[in-house]
Amino acid sequence: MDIRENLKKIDLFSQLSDLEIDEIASGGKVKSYKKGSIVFTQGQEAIGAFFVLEGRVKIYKLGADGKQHILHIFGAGEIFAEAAMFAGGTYPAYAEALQDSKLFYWAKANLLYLIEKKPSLAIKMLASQAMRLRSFSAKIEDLSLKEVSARLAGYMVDQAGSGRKTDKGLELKLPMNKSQLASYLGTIGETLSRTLTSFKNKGLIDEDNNSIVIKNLEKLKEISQS
Amino acid sequence: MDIRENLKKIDLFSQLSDLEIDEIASGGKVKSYKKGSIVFTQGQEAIGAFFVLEGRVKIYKLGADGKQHILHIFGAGEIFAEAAMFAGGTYPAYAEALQDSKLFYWAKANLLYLIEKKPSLAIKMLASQAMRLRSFSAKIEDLSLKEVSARLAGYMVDQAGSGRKTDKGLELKLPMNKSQLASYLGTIGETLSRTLTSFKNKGLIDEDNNSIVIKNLEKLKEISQS
DNA sequence: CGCCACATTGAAGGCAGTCAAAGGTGGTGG
DNA sequence: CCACCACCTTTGACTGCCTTCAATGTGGCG
Repeated sequence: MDIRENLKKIDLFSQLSDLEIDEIASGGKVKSYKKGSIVFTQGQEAIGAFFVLEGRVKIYKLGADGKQHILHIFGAGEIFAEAAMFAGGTYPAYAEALQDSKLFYWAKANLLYLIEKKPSLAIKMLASQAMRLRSFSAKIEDLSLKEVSARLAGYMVDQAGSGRKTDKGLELKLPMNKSQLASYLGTIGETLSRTLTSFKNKGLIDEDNNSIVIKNLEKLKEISQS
Repeated sequence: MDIRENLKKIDLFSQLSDLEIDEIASGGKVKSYKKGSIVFTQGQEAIGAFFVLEGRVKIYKLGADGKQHILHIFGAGEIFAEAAMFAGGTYPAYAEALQDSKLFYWAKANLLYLIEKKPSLAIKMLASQAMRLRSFSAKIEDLSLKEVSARLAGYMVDQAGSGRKTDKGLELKLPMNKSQLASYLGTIGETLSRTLTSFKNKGLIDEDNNSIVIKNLEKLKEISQS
C-alpha cells in the first residue's frame, strides 16, 4: 500500500502538496498490531500520534474495578492520540487494536515542525479537535441526563446515516460486539440486551445475524430525545 | 482596566509582543453582562470567542426536561467558546454570567488571522484544547464508572490544591452554590446534600458557613477511586 | 465433541432521582 | 429592627432504573 495515497485521503492533509506529503510520510513509520494487542497504555509518555491505515483501534479507560469504558473507536483514515501529544505528559487512556491493524506513527517533533510551516494545517487541526470536544460534551450530556434507552436510540439514529437500505429497513452493521457497544454507551451487556429486546418488542428494530435493522427511525428519534 | 495587561496574563498570549497584543485588543471589544444574563444560547451561530476579564461564566446544556448540566465554569483569565468557533456551525451549549461580568469578544476572522501569522500560538491553542479534551474524557469516565460519592470526593481532591490551610484542615470555598455543584457533578441538589452529610458523619469533612473543611484528604482520595 | 466467548433471561437489591415539606438564610421594604 | 418573601438547602418516603449475580443458550473453533 502506498502511504502517501492514504495520507492524502485524510481531511487534515488533503490540501498539502505532494512534496509536503512526502515530508510527513518520511517523518513517521508504519507499525503493525495484531488483534487484541495494546498500542499504548494509560500513563505511558505521550510522544507521538497515530494514523489508522487499516483496521480499528479502541480507546478506553479502566475503572478501579477493572471495568472499562470505551471512549472512541477509530477506523481507517482517522488520526488519534494527537491531543495527548499536544497536552504533553502521558496518554490518558488505553489503545488496543480491535482487529489486525496497520498504523502510521509520528514522533511529536515532526508534527510540530509541520504546523510551524503550515498554519492552515493548525487551523484544520483546531477544528478537528473542536469537533471532538463537541462530541465529548454531547456524550457528557447523554450520560448525565438520559437513560440507557435514549442513549441507545441516539446511537442508532447517529449511525443511521452510514446504514444500508434494504427492503426491511435501514440495516446497521455494528462495528464492535455488544458488550463493547454497551461500554461505549456507558452501560453493561445485560442492560443493553434487555433494551434491544424491548425495542424489538415494540417493533422499532429487528436483529439479523450481527446487524440491526431499523424499522421505525422516527420513533427512535423521539426516544433519543426523551 | 487596561485590556492589554489582561490579555498578556493569559497563557495563550503571554509570548506575544506588545504590538501583537495591540492587534488582538483592537480586533475585539469589551462587553458587560449582568448576573444571570445570557452570553449565548445553544444553537446560536458561533461567530466568535470570549475572554473573561472579570466575573464568572457558566457553560451548560439543557436536557429535554429542562434539567441543566454544567459543563464548565470559566473565571477571569480564561478563554471560552473558541472551540465552537473553530468547529463552525452553532454553539453547542448555553453560556450565562454567574456574576456581573466583563468579557472580551473576538470575531472569528481576527483570531484566524492571528493564528496564520503566529503558528506558535496555534500550537498553544492546540495544547489548551487537548487539555480540555482530557478533562472531558475524565468526566465521561467519572459519570459512567463512578457513583456520586466518588465524584464528589474526586472534586474535593481536585480542588484541594487551591484550598486554604487552617488549624481545622484544608478549607475549600465553593465557586458556586450547591445546586450548581450538583449539576456539575452530574447529580441533583438533594443527592449532593445527602452525600455531604454522610461525609460529615464519617468525619471526613466539616462545613463552615459556605466553605468545606477537609479533615481527611487521604480517605477522600480512596473514595474518589472506588 | 467440548471448550470458550458472547448473548440472553431471570431474580434480587441498591443507588439515586422524584415528590413533598420543613428549615435556614439573605435581602427588601415598611 | 422586624416582618415578609424568595431562594437555597436539608430531610424523609417512595419509586424505578440499572447493576449484580447466576443460570442457560448459542455459535465458532480446535
